[in-house]
Formats: sequence, C-alpha cells, structure tokens
Amino acid sequence: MAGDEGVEMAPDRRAATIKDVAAAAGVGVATVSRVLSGTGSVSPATRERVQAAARELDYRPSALGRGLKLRRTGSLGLVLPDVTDPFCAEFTAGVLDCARTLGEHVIVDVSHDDPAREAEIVERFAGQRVDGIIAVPSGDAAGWRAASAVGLPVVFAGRVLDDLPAVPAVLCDDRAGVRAAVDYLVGLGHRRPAFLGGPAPGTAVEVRERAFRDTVAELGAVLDEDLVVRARSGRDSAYAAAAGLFQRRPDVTAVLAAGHVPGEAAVLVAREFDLRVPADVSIVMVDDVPWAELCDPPLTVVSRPARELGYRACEVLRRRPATVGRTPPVVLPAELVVRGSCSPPTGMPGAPPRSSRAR
Amino acid sequence: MAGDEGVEMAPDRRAATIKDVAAAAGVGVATVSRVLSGTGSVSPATRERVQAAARELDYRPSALGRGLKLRRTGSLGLVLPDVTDPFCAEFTAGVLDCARTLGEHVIVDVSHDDPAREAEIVERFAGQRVDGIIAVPSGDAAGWRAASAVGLPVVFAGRVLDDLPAVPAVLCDDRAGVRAAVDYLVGLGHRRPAFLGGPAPGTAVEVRERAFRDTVAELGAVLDEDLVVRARSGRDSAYAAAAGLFQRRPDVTAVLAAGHVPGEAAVLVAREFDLRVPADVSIVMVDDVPWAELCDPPLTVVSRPARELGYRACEVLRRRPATVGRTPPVVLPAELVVRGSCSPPTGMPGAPPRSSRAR
DNA sequence: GGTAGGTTTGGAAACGATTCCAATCGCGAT
DNA sequence: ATCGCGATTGGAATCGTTTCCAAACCTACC
Repeated sequence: MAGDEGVEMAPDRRAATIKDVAAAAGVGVATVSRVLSGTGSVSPATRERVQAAARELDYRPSALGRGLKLRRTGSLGLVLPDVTDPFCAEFTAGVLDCARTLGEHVIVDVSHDDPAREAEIVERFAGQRVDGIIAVPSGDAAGWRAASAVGLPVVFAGRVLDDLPAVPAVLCDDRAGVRAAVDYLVGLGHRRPAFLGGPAPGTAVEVRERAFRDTVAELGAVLDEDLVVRARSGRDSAYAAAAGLFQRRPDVTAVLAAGHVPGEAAVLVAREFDLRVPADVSIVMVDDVPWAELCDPPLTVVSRPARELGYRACEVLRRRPATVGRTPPVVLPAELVVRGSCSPPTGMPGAPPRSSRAR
Repeated sequence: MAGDEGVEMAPDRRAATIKDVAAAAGVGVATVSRVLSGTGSVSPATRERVQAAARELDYRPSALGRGLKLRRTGSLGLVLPDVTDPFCAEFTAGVLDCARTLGEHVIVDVSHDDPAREAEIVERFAGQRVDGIIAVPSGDAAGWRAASAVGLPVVFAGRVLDDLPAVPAVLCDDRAGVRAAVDYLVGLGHRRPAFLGGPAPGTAVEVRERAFRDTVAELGAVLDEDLVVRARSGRDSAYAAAAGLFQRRPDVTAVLAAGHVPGEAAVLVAREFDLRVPADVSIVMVDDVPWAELCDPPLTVVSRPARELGYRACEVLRRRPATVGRTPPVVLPAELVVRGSCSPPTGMPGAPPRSSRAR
C-alpha cells in the first residue's frame, strides 16, 4: 500500500467540520467561525491556534451549511440554447469571467430551444436556490413563473420574451447591425438583396427579418418576397432553404444570412452551385465565428460582442437588488466587419476579378 | 400596481418550507417528506392532502437542506481549459447530456490551462461539496490534493497527469489518430512531412509529437528535425510558428497540424504565401471543427469524439464508487476523415489540377 | 374482548455552518 | 474594594431537509 497515494488517498474519512476544528483548537465553534470569516474580534493567540488547527485538519467550510444559514448559495444558473454554438460559448466565457470576480459559481444547462425543457431547468435552478439566473431564453413566459415563486432575480440576454417586459435584459443592437449590412450591400449596388433566416441562438429571428425588410424599404431597394426565405432549425433545414433559394432564383446577387447556421449553408450551397463569391454572389452573415475568417474569401459579417454581453449580464444580475421597478435593457452595438465576401454585382463598374480578395 | 406582474411578482416573500406544507396539510413534517420523496407508507387520503398543500404553496424542496442531510449535492464540477474551444464545448455538451439522465447539475469553470487557477477551482468545488469532478486537466498533481481531502471522485478526460496514475480517465486514442494521418500522408508520397505543434486543449501535445516521430520513423520516411515546430500557446504564436516553417522551408509538401489552432494557422499562412492547397502543400489537422468542412478545399482531419468523451466521463464518474483500486482508462478511437486538403506532392503521378476537390 | 401484527403517523435528532446574546475576564477609575 | 466598560468567548438557536424510533391506530383472529 505504501507509495500508492494519489487523489484517492482517503475516500472514506469524512471531511472535517467546524466542530472538529473547534475541538482541536480548544475553543468554541463561534470562535472558529469568527476567525475564519474575519468578523468580530478574536485575540491574536486564539486566532493563531484556530488557524493552525484548521490547516492541520485540512478544513474546508461546507458551502451547504453556510448556504443554509446565510440563505444564499453563491452560485448562479445559466440557461443556454446550446453550449456548442460559438455565440453561446463566447457568451458563457463572459459570464464565467464576471462570476469569478464576484466569487460565484455558475451552473450551466442547455434548453435546445425547447420551452418545456427550459421550464424544467428553471424549476431545478429554483430548487437549488441559485442566487440568480442568466438566460438566453427560448420559451414562453410560463416557464419563468417558477422563478418568481422564490423571488429569483433573472436577467435575459440576446433576446427578450414579450410577455415578460419586466425582466432586465442585456441585448445587442441587432437592428442596427442588420441595417448596416443591408446598407452596405445596397450601397455596393445590389438592388434585390435576399434574406436567409434560420436558427440563431441569441436572438429572435423575427427581429432580424423585420430589420431587413425595413431597411430595404427605407433605402429604396426592392423587397422581393420570393427572396426572403426562412429555415426552421438545424443545419439541414438551413441548407435546404439556401439550396431552394439559389435554385429558384439564379439571379440573386447578394444574400444576408441571419446567423452562422444559415451563413454556413449559404457558403456551402454557393460552392455546390459553382457560384463564385463574391463575383457571382455576395454574402454577409450575422455573427462572427472563427471560420468566417478562414473562408475563401473571408466572410464579411455583423459581429456581436458575445463575451461582453455575458459579462454585462452577470453584472446586471449582481446590481439588480439595488434597482427597483423595471430597468431599461443594456444595449451593446453590433459591428459590421468588412472582409472579402462582397462586391458590386456583375456588370457593375468596380466588380473585381476572381483573384482579388481582402487580407 | 395592478397588472404589473412578471417574474418579479414576489421578490420579498420567503419561499415555503416543508414546515409550512406540514402545517397547511395538518400533518407532521416527516409525513410531508415521505409523500414527496415517495418513500415509506402514507395513506392515500393524507397523500392527497399533502400534495394539494404543496401545490397550493408552490413548495419547492431546498436542495440546501436536503444536501446537508443527505451528504450529497447532486451536482458535479467540470473543469475545462476554455469553454470557447470547440473540442471543450462539444465535450461539455456530452457531460451535460449524461448529467441530465443522472439528475445532476453541472458547475462549470475554466482554468485557461493555468495550474494555479485549476487548483483554485478544485478547492472551490471541494468547498461546494460537489459529488464529483470531471476535468480536462492542465495542472500539476498538487492542485488535486484538495480533492482527496474530501474524498472527491475525479475523472480526467483527454489528458492524464503522469503523477496521478490512479485517477480514472477517459481518453482518445490520439496516437492511433496521428499514426493514421501520417500513414495517409506518407502513402500519398510525402517523404518529409512537417509537424506543427501547438496549444491543443484536450490532449498533451507531446503525445501527438511523439506519435508523429514514431510513425514517420516506422514508415521509413525521413524525420527532418527542421520540420517539426512547436508553438507555445495562443493564435499568434501558432501563426508565427507556421509562418516560420513555411518561410524557412519553402520545400514542405505536407504538414500535420496538432490541433485546430495550429491548423488554422497553417491554412492562413499557406494562403498568405500563395501556396495552393493541396496542389502545393497538403494539410491534415487534428480535431474536427465546423470550419474544416467550409474551408476551400475542405480540410482532412483526425476527428476525436468529443461529445462521447464527455458522456463517458460522466458515466465513469457515476460508476466509480463501485470500483475499487485503479480503473483502466476508457479509450475511444480517433478517426481520419479524408476531405480535400491532401494530394500527392507536385510532380508525382496523380497530382490533381487546381480545380478538383472533394465534395 | 383481548392481543398480536401491521400500517400510519409525528417528534426529535442529525447535517454544518452563522450569529445573537449573555457570560466571563481584565483593568483602570472612583 | 467595588464598579463600569470594552474586549473575548462559548452556548444555543436557526436555516430546511431526512430518517430513526416510538406511539397510535386499525384489523383480524383466537
């Protein structure tokens, strides 16, 4: 047995409690608590003895006992449509960053955009007595009633639920982002831009579609209903929608993809149809993802500050107790990142030959 | 105030406790507990009354009280180098999937590959009394001592720590994956394959480098020390390493990138140097990521079953209590996914013209 | 009608922390 | 010598569960 010491050293012995430390130091539990939490006054000699005992016993206060008494757990819940989605992952990183500075843990769970599942998660979080919930919501308002029962602070991110206007939110100015993209496309000379909607964790798709329609109208370009298509959810659906669009209307010169899933579909389908980007068709995608820069040509995108969104959501959650009544949502800007996937339509002056590309 | 009901409905009223339910139903707390947990025998009439009272009061058992008594929290900790990394994200999804079936929550935190930070996280998890920890470890063994103090089950994934051989692990057969890739490259006729090492969450980089060296030697190809380069960490370092390689040795015909970060660097640098893939240089990358398929040409990769790795890690954690002594690691296969980024070197028979590509 | 045996039931003791409150201890001032 | 006051200290209550254990109750059988 000697020499076989690893992480499994002592799987049986129970962890030391505050009582053990008190006994070892020859003081009362109250004193130990005072020393370890730094509150109240303790004589230097006693403090030293307690600290030594705690170190000796490898004492680690139980968050359970502490949480029970203090009525707060020091943990918060994060509800996401999908951890695997780059936007959500980046968002999570932001939440984690901020939570760390606050000394909170983060319990993560995924809803897969299913309201029932989201409700179940909220229910579980409530049972766990998390100090608050941050969510990229998918669901109907009903699922969030559970949060109110325990008076749980909630912050929504990316999207809001229309039936719950009172919930504080951290949003991205998607409207402005889409507007900039359409503006750019129309400015290049595309009179009939197409819109490829689809699953987009982190925003209501309708917002983008509406922004698209409004901007196209405003700029005096033509809004061709045949050119705005929507995919349900999933890669395949987006691919099918894109394929349908390109097949039905071989004359499209520019498409705005409402998320990275439809964006990916657009790139793939364009290649499938042997359309050159941007010579034959220009593509702009909402959401910056690592591969956008690796594409050939690199994709022009509308970038959302996902990480910052997460950080801010967490900050709002902390400050929430102070604010009464409804807080105006925090809105962060989206940015148009011009790379190489757009050019004037064929036949227009300035259309570049195939080889030219940004970067 | 009327009509202003949202999630913030009752921020003040304290959540109902088991005592409230007992009082409302006119029974003792023990009976309520029995009804709600389904254990013991209760008369149908009583059961009904208790359930009604619980529903009425919107009672939700506190995980704190329950955890304290039961000495288990129903939550497990997940330590990752980086949530943002596609491998880690996919791995997390697998853990979440499995945890859900087990009814456990997952507390996530990121180490950024910093042993000190990792140790701190483990320390915090131990304080939280998680039921177990799953980790893609970065650190030295010292950080994991804390886990032993509370007899915390730990499962390592992707990598193992040499000093802690007793910790159960779920691994991917990286060696075989790299071997397959080198085999493929050499089979195509590349006599001097290059190796581009770099940060690769989820594996020890040395494993891949060693596997590369061994395989090259075995196959009778030539191992040119000048062609194996390593990057520290971060995109920039990988980019610099790749640029250095291509600049120093314009004669490279094939490179194996040891992860998606060096892989990205290789693609970018190749484009920068106006090298055509695969005509001028063939590229294989370890780790499949969404953009690999979107590249032009689509990248040939060694794919690791990240999601399954996560699922299995979680399973192993649950089963751990049963097993005594050291468990042999679970090893999952890596798979070579041939796409369009490799071809015989120029001048070899069968080298395809520029336009040909897979899919 | 009494009792054995089973089913329901509720009180109370943990679980591990924090914190109020009263008690003890010095010690200088009256 | 006694009082008062501030600094230390520890006991005990509390947080919300689960579960042991004993009491109460019911039924059926002798």
